[in-house]
Amino acid sequence: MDTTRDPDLTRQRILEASAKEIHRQGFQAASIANILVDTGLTKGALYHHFPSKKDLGLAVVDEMVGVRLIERNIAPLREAAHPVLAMIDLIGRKQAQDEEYIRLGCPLNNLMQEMSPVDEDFRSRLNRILAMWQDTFEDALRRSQMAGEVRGEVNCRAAALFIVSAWEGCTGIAKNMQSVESYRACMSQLQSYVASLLKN
Amino acid sequence: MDTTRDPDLTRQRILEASAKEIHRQGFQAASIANILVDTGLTKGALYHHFPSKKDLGLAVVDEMVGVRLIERNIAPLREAAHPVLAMIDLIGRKQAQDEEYIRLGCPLNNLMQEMSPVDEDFRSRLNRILAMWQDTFEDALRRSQMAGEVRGEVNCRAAALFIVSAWEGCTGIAKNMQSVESYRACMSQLQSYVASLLKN
DNA sequence: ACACCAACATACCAATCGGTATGTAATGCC
DNA sequence: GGCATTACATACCGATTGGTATGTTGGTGT
Repeated sequence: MDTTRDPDLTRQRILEASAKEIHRQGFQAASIANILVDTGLTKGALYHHFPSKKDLGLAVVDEMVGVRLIERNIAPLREAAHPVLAMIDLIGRKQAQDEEYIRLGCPLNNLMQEMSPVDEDFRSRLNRILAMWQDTFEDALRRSQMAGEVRGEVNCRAAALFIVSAWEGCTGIAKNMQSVESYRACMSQLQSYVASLLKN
Repeated sequence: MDTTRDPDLTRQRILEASAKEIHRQGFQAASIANILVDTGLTKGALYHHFPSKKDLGLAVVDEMVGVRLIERNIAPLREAAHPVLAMIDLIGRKQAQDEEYIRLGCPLNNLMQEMSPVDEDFRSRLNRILAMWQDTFEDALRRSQMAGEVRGEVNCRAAALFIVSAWEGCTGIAKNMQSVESYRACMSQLQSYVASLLKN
């Protein structure tokens, strides 16, 4: 039998299947049984790699949700020459998001809304990611402000908080409306708001 | 025994207990057993008034979540003399929201995020409420625009969509941060955005 | 080659879930 | 005042849940 064992890959497959299931059903409604069917594994395998469903969920938060958000929405701004212009460009690019993603919503936002009030461990980890995102926006605004691109009276920290909030708000509302059009219209308004922070 | 029967009151008590439980746990995680303990009733009573948990949830959406949102966030704008000023005032008043409400988030937004992708009946009813809210904002903007208070180039429909989205985004983010301060800062930014739609 | 441990598979368990069938008491109608 | 119907209470059920105890097999160091 060519049953090669690769524990790291197995763990990764579990994480990916879990991320998908959690994205679709939410964490609490996510079924371990579904994840097992999807991966073709058994309970023995899963509980060998993760001590409990909660630990699995926290690993998904850190290693999937967090990592993906960093590489998609944080990294592009880190070393941009004109940070705020890069933000506007980034928001514009998001309007090409595919329909299923809009229907299911932002994984970070979904988990925050579901888990924050009921589990402190989830909340603190999700908050770490959220804070990182807000800090990146704040830093981008501040750098552009020092470069004279953003108006001096702008409160960078508050604006960054608002941008993150409005961003997640747009995805959340579009998710309910199941409307790509609404999503684009809303993100376009957000884009205008950010542009309004620029001089002239 | 003074066991007076009042079916309407009983039904209302079930709805109120259910709204509370759903607000705390979400719909799917909401426990019928908890609702029964809270009301002091039994399964027979609950399933006499509501054929299923889902029907109970839908009734909570229509009769509790929807009604409360209308009287708190829609009615104050309907016949305001200066609609946009009333909006700014309304947003300002929300900053006095108590801590528990911020921790648990907006019931409408919570249910949208949880239920929209997994149940079409919930989604359509929640969407009705959401559309009513957006329409009210749009109408307020348009009326103020015709009165010459709002700038002519403002796209009222898109702006209304953005305001609703940002509003729910603020409550959602503040819920995760568990921070009254962040909530106020965020809503204050939203207030500034709405003010920026005014002339001068 | 043998031992040992990690990497799985199988079988089972208690608890909780929403839902139902049945019983009983209060209320409104004639 | 009997009688039907509404308004509940009690007891029970199958399904699903996350979790565990116990096996079995593959890789690895010596």
